Amino acid sequence: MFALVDGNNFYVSCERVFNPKLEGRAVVVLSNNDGCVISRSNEAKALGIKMAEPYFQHKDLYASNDVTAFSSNYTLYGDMSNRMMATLRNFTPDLEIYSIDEAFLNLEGINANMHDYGKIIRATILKNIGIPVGVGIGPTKTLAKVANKIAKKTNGVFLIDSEETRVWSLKKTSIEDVWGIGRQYARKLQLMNVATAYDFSLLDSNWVLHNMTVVGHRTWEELNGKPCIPIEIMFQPKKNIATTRSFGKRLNNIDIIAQAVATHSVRCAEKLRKQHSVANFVTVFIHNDPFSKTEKYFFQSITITLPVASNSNNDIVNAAISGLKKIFNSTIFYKKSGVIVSGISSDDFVQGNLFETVDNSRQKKISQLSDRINYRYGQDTLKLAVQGGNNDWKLRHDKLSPCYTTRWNELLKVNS
DNA sequence: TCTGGGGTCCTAGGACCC
DNA sequence: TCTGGGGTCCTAGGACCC
Repeated sequence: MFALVDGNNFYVSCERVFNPKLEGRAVVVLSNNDGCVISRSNEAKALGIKMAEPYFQHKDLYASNDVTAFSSNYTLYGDMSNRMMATLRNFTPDLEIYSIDEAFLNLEGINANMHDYGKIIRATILKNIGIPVGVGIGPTKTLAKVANKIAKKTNGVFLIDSEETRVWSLKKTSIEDVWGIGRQYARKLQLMNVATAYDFSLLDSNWVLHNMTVVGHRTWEELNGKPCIPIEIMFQPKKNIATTRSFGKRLNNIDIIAQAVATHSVRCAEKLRKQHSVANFVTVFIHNDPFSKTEKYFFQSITITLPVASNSNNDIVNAAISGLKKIFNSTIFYKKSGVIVSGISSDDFVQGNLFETVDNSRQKKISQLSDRINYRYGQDTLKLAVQGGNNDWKLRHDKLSPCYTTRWNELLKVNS
C-alpha cells in the first residue's frame, strides 16, 4: 500500500501558521511579480477565485471581500516543507518527496490498521508543523492520489483497500482530476463520453496504449489496481536546471538585462554545485510581453556549448552573457529573461577537451568560497560585478511575509 | 518479379506534473 | 499598469553507422 500526504492549500497554510488570525478567512498567495494566484484558502476558492488567475483582474472582488494576498515567500515554504518531510520520515523508511507539498509513503510491511495509521500521520503533522494535510491510501500511487482527493473533501483520511471502495472512488472522480490525465487527454476522453475515472478504467487496454502511449497506459493499469509506477526514494539529480524571471518593468537596456542574466546564471551554477553536477550547455533567452495588444511578440534564445562541462559561476555567466549579446535587439522592450543549463553530468569525472587545455581549478575554488560566504551571510553577499548593484530588473513582491523560520532578525515576536 | 537487417543519436513537438 | 516558474517523459522522423 502507498500513502499520498499532501498539504492543504500549502502556501496559504504556511502563512497561517504564523498568522492565526487568517484562519477562516479568504487568503491567497501570488506568484513572482505578484502576477497570478497560485494558492488559495477554501474561503478564497468559494469566492470563485481561480488557480493561476491574474491578480490584477479582480482587484475589486479582493477589496470587497477582504481577501488577504501574500507575495510568495519560497524561503519560508521551502523550510516548512523540509520540516514536514522530516516528520513524515518517522512513518516509513521509504519516502518519496514528490513536490514541495506532497510525498508518497511506502507502507509495505507496516503492521497497523491503515486508516488509523493515516489518522496518526495527519494528527502528527498538524501538531508538529501546524499544516493540515490530506492522507490518501491505496494499492497504487495513482489510486493513492484518487484517495487523497476524496480525503480532502471528507475528514482528511481516505483508504482504498477493497474492490468496492476502488470502484466507488473511481466513480466519484472526474476524468480531468486523474493524476496523469491533463487537459488534452481529458477533452479527448470527454468527447468519447468518458466522464469519470471509472469510465476510463473500463476502456480497452490496446486502445489506451495506442492513443495515449505507454504513459497513459500506466495510468490505466494503476487505476485498475496494478502497480506500474514505482516509488522513487533515491535523490535523482536534475537533468535540466533553469532560472527565469520576469522583470519588474519593461527593459531595453542591455546592461541592466545583463545584470539579470548574470544573476540567473549564478543561481544555475549554485544549483549545479548543490547536486554535484556540471553542465555542458548554457541556454539564454529573452522575450517581450506576450500579452501585449500593440507589440509583436519576440522570443529569442541561443545555446552555447562550453569547451569543458562546468559549474563555476564565471563559466556559466560568460557563456550566458556572450549569448545575450548575440540575441539582444535594442529596439525591443523586454519583459523576461532566463538561463537554462543542460547536458548535465556528475562533477566527479569531467571529460576534458581534446583541443584546449582548460584549467578551472581557480574558478572552482572561487565558486566554493562564494558558496560558503553566501550560505553564512545571505544570497549575493559575495557576487560578480556584472550582476550589478541596483534593482532595476527586480520584480515586485510588495506583500512579502517575514522569513519566520530562517532569519534571526525576522523571528516572530511575542509581546509579554 | 525480386533490392537486408540491425543499430545509435539528435531534434522537434506534444503530452504530462507541481 | 498589471498575466509565474520550474520540471519529466515519449514519439516520430531524419541522418548516420556497420
